[in-house]
Amino acid sequence: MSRSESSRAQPSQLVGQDAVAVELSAVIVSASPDGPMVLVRQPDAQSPAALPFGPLEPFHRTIEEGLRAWVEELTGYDLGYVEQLYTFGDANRHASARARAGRVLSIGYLALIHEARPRRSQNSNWHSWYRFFPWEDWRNAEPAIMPSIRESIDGWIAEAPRDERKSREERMRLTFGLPDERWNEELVLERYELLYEIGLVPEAHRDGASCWAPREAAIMAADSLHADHRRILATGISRLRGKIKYRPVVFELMPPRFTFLQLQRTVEALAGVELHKPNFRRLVEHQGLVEETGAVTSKTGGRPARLLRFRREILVERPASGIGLPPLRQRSTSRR
Amino acid sequence: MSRSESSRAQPSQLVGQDAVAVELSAVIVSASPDGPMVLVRQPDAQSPAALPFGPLEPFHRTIEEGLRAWVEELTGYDLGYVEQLYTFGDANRHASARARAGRVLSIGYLALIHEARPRRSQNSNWHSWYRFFPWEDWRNAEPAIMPSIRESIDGWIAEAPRDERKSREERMRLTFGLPDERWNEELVLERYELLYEIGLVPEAHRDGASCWAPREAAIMAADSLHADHRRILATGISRLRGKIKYRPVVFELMPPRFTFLQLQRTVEALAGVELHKPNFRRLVEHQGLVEETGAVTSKTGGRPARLLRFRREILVERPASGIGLPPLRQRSTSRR
DNA sequence: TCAAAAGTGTTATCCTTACACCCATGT
DNA sequence: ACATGGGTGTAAGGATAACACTTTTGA
Repeated sequence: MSRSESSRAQPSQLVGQDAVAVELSAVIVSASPDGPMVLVRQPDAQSPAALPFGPLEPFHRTIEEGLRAWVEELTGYDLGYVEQLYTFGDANRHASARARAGRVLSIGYLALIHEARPRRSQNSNWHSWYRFFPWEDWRNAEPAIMPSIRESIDGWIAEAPRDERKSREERMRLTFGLPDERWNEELVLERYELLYEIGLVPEAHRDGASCWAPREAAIMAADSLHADHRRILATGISRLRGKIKYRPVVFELMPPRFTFLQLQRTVEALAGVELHKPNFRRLVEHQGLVEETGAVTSKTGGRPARLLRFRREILVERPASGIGLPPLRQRSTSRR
Repeated sequence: MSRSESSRAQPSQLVGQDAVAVELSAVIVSASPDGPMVLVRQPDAQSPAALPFGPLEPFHRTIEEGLRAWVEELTGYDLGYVEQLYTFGDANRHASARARAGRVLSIGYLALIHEARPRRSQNSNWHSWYRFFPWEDWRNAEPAIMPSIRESIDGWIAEAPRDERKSREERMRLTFGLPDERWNEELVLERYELLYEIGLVPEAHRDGASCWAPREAAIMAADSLHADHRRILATGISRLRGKIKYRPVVFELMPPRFTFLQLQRTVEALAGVELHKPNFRRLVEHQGLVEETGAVTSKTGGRPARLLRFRREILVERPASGIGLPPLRQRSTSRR
């Protein structure tokens, strides 16, 4: 744990023109009844919250193993499913870090784990990821911050030079949608980048980006993260929301036995939208993604539910099977 | 150009425990009547063919800009569409490079360009990507190397310890398919990795991997590439084959005006499978991906064809529109 | 006239979506 | 009894995939 902090504090280790510091960061996701959870570290009250991260060391055999080693050391968790997300290295982000230490490349990973029980580290905690992206949770209704976001973006559109007006409008429509359109839950990163560019997110000002909006206009209802970790988290959410549709990854987040509704709630938590119950069950059933355990549970309230388990065989039968979100439940929102 | 070679030749520049050399490599794709082309460099007769690559330099503002700068310097091409593929850094690949210089991270990019005309560099040439992956071209019939590949893999399965037998069989079935199954054109990387692990590809022996097959068994009908560039190319092909289905990227490879059949041939070249003509046209038409220019051409042989252009508006209307391969043309192969 | 490519019509099938409704349990 | 969640039936609509067939050119 100490190694992480020290090697960041002494960037002078890095010498030579081509030297690049490589940081590994992990979006570690689990599902709980409260929603989609992400593991966040805060070593002490002064430092900002951050994803678990650490430098790539020469003794790491592979990048992924380096990541697993860091996460195990920092948080005590042994990762299961892991996939690489993206390598971030724009010099215009991380402005301060770059001035100190040259370029920092950060390789983001997505990891899924079954249980969100706390481990030995006192510094790691699970938070709903909507704490960092409150505008991404459309499960019950339009999120409360949406009107103010829309208003700010409208201002940014209105103040555009004549020729740029239309492209800004289109960008708003594509990412945040128009009142009549379906919310596209996959565009988490695109929405974050729009907010960043406009300056509605405090880290844009921290990084010294030139923004349209003043620092005071930033959305303070959403927590920020160290360096570009909120961007990395957005990338992870986007990837996961996309992937559940064509690969059976949700089950990496489920306990060994679960009911249809638990599965549905997990998918809804990840996607941030509500689904149509009868069609959801049939879809999952029909795809051969689950099988009955024979057991039932009556802890769910109402009629007892059958307990299911994931059919691991599907991974070799049809690895491209996923869950497919379209069947939306009717929602009573302010829009439309 | 010289900078690239020199900084690789003098890895001693890199000092310090954390120092990591970062290499940018590009899979640059274009489409020609002869098939899908990739740009490959061969500085001199002795050195192996390689994708265009160069180190990430401190003065590059972003990783992508660094890549564009290198490609422009090495090949004279100005890249259009560019996307990051993956960051490769396993220490077990690149064995020799690592011994000399510590870890080499290589960030792979995919770039698409319209015309495959030669540029100023004498060292860069366009090659059909099937020169490196002959088993990936199923357009006319089962590729000629397939029987021998199947035979080798069967041997590897047969010699497996009892408990591993089944998982090897499943892996073979998933990647290369069984006689009765549809060929899954997206699994380019998975197939390459299987061949690498078994040792059917010469670079596995070069890298010092411990392989089942002897060096002599390697498939010599397919050309190898510098370092892990064949793996990077496989990643690029996989990504592109997947992406044409849900995003209108093919048009990045098309000239301003084209006929339905030209478009179909390009998609077929990329996907390595043949498509059903009438259904393909309707699909493309129906999705609103193209519009008529009003002009026709009679250079195609047979009845003159209407010339189409890409409807750029679709990018903002429905950015998730793609081409969708399923409609296969009946093929007369050796396999069912 | 024939080959080659362009282009149209039609149908069976499957999947998605929406709507309506019944079932079993705890309080 | 009624609220809560579990669970089934079905029919409309759209997209896909397969088949058969016509049109227009150049050699």
